[in-house]
Amino acid sequence: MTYRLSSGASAPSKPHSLSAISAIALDAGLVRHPLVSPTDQVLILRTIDETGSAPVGDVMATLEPHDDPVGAIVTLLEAGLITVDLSRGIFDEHARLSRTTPLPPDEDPDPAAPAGAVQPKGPTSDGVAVPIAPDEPVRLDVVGAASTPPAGLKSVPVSPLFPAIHVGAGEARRAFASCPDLARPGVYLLMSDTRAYVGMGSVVGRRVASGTQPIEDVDTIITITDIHDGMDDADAGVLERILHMRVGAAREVRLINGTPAGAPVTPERYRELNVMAALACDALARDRHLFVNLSPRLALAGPRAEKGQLPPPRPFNAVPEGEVMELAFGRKFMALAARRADDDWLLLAGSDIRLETVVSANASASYLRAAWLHSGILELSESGESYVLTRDLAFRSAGAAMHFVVGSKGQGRGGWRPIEPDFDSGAAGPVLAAA
DNA sequence: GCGGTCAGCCAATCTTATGG
DNA sequence: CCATAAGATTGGCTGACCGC
Repeated sequence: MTYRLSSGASAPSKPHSLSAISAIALDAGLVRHPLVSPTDQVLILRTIDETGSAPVGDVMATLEPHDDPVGAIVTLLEAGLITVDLSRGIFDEHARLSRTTPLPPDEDPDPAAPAGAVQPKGPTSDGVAVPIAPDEPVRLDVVGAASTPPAGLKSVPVSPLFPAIHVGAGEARRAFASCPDLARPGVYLLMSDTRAYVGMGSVVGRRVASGTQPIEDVDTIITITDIHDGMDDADAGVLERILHMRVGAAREVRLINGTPAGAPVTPERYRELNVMAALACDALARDRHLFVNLSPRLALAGPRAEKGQLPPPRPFNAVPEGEVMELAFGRKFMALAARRADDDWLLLAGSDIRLETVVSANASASYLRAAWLHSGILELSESGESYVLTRDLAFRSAGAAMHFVVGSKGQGRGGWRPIEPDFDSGAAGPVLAAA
């Protein structure tokens, strides 16, 4: 449904100025216009298809709570998808709308329904189709949904998220608020010649239009949303951090903002969001906005870790630079870190990492588990009771390293303590040598 | 009862997002 | 653009729980 601030009398940013998307254009069968979201278009056509033609008033009711339902209808008229019967000489709520091109017989809305069966009624005010008969399944009209495979075959589900990317000039930033497809959680990039800012918004179009991000001379604005609006705010936060990492690793522009917090995320969801990010990065590379100096393979794969997290591999058996500290937790787990400076701690390969994070832990504790499992930096231990680090990892403070290891703000057994003098004959030996 | 462990709460401080 | 709200980060503290 069109976001209520995007149009109508209360719209804060009229007139719409993003010409690239405010022109009435047909793209893959969809009208591209601020007044008509894909959902609006399908709702209008479905209402008409129920009886072959429908009065303007019925279609308006279907679109509730659209701020300018007549504007949406007129847009489809101007795009040539529907026609209106003006034989009475006036366009009002009784004027009947019909398709310009009638549906062929095999595209009947419900050809499988037996004669006389009750047809699903129109959508309710919240846009969800509900059947009249209680035992009738709800029909979900998904763009591009595959047909049911024949017996003996099965379709394998693919990652559910698919990026929609909008690009505009810096001067057009206010027009992003008018784009109905951007009235949802998403990620944005503000780019100048040499710098970039990566952010997220619950309503990403509005965030882009009204935000005051600390970057000057923005010449290109890019937004990335899910084409089916399948991301929530937490997903957008995770995607923001993934993109921040990818842009930073490409070293083509200087990032204005520091690493975003991300959000708590399961390894499975991280994987889906990273697949989405990969598709987005590939598209941005092909359209020559970013990642143009990377090979297509690298643009798709992305880096293993964020900039500065992964130091060069430590030679086998080499004792790390700095004072080595140990952290015991959970009765039988232990992590080791080398303090190279107060703001430079190296968590050593072989360290135990608790499987779970507590609710009060920061987002990074969960995010980094998912991200590093994804890239193979974390592995499940042989016992399956903890993760084990396979590479040294850099943290900016002792607290940050401990927070990640323990998955909570708990202090453990006194926090990091200097390692026992005879560590090389004890349990610490294999840990130090593990890298 | 005592001490160790740890989740969760709080406050200070800093950063970022949001609304007018 | 500016003022303010909201969120993140960090360190300190509290109290529940458990084993001895």
